[in-house]
Amino acid sequence: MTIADRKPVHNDRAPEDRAQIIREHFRNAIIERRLAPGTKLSESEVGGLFDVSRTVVRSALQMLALEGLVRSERNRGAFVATPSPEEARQIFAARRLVEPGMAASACDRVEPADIAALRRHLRSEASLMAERGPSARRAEIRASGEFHLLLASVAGNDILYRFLEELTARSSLVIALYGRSGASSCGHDEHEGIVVALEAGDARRAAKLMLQHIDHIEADLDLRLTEGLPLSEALHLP
Amino acid sequence: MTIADRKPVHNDRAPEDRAQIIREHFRNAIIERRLAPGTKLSESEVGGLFDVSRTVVRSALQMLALEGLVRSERNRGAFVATPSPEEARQIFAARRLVEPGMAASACDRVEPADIAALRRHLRSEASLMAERGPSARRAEIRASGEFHLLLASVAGNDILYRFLEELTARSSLVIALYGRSGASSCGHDEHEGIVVALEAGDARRAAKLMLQHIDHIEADLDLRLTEGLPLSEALHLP
DNA sequence: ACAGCGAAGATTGAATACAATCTCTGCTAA
DNA sequence: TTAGCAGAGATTGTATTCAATCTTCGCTGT
Repeated sequence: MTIADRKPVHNDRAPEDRAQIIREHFRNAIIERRLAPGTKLSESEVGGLFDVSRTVVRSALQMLALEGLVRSERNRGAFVATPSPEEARQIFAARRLVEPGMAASACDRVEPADIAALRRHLRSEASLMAERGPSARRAEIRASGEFHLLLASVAGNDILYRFLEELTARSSLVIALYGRSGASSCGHDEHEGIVVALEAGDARRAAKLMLQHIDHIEADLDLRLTEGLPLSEALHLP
Repeated sequence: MTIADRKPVHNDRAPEDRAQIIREHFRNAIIERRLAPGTKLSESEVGGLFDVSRTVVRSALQMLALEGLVRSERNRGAFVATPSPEEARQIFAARRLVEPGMAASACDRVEPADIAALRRHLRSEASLMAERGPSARRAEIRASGEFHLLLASVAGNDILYRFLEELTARSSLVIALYGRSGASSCGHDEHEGIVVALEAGDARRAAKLMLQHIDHIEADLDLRLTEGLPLSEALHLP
């Protein structure tokens, strides 16, 4: 695809931080839905896969658990998280609270180079949408989330960036579980609208569009499922 | 003090989670400023103190590092974080973005029992302010942050609650480093105003008061210091 | 046939052992 | 005197070992 995609999993960081590297591998796998919610992550197995001891794996899994991508149960192991509908609602409520303001803040600080980067990203998203095949779909899902992170980096607040990293990753899980449509095509046009507002320096409009965008993503979910039904109803028994 | 303070460090949780317990001890120590920014946290020493192996300590320190309360440098150890002025600005920018909306959200969901709990907390803050001595000061600092967490719990969003836990704790560090005044007396009246707005169901006003409150806290900081001065200027050499 | 129990195997939790890196002290030499 | 270096000690990073818990499978008895 475009030049912007030349990004090896870990690039500029020292070859140390092995736990961090494992963490990012899992992050990516979860975001791109190569790992289904609920998948068991055995310490020995992961350790064998990356050729490290369980010590390092545990460290990575703990980080993932703290960002909500992994649920770890004592003496039972770690699993890819399966957010409940309530959790899903909270994730999007948090995004509604944070992202519009962040978009507005980005609007105040945006520079031509940022606009260029954002447009590059939009083109990358568009070309992925045109492609066929599951690999392109995965890349598209990921790119869609990365747009929001790109915006966060324009806003220039590392703390919010980290928080949004967590929220977008967890959103991926939520969409995998409760998404209704193709779940990916939904956002691209709206992303473009936001960039336009940014370029025009219209913070108010950028915030409004971002809010709508998040609403649209959430509207595509079906959060009624598995709401803790009384089981009799869940099974459609007469 | 009041009844609301009967809260042993770890209460209802199972006696397991020893790393978690250590983490909370440190959280509290840092929030109450019994541990100064920059303090070295040696794994062996902490392990000896809590009578656990370094394995458990490392786990606790990793959690603290992820929430930004501890900075850990490879092969050098872990230290109580010393937020830079820039980091401080970002922390408060994040709070300005999140807390007003959260206060409004709390306004929509607040129930009489919540108001009662909030008022109980206000009384507790007031009585701490009346007391003398460093121990009361520490408790006051902590209570001041807990007000914001109480509000977050009324809003009913666990994810935001966690985020705010991190932000208030890091704010404590920032105030310890850059606080100008007594740093504690500042907030109480404003807390009360927010509760009044909540009780009146005036979300708009609650949000506005919260924003002002955060501005006031930040205004009490002196973030000009140690901005990476050229050292010659920092030392006042002629 | 099936519920209940128990031991074997597997998996995680924690402590210890070993390796790698850093820090600090004291020496040497310019 | 001081810069530079070498080595001992201390500290962290990782692997390995041991203990605790859970899961599974098969057995027994009703």
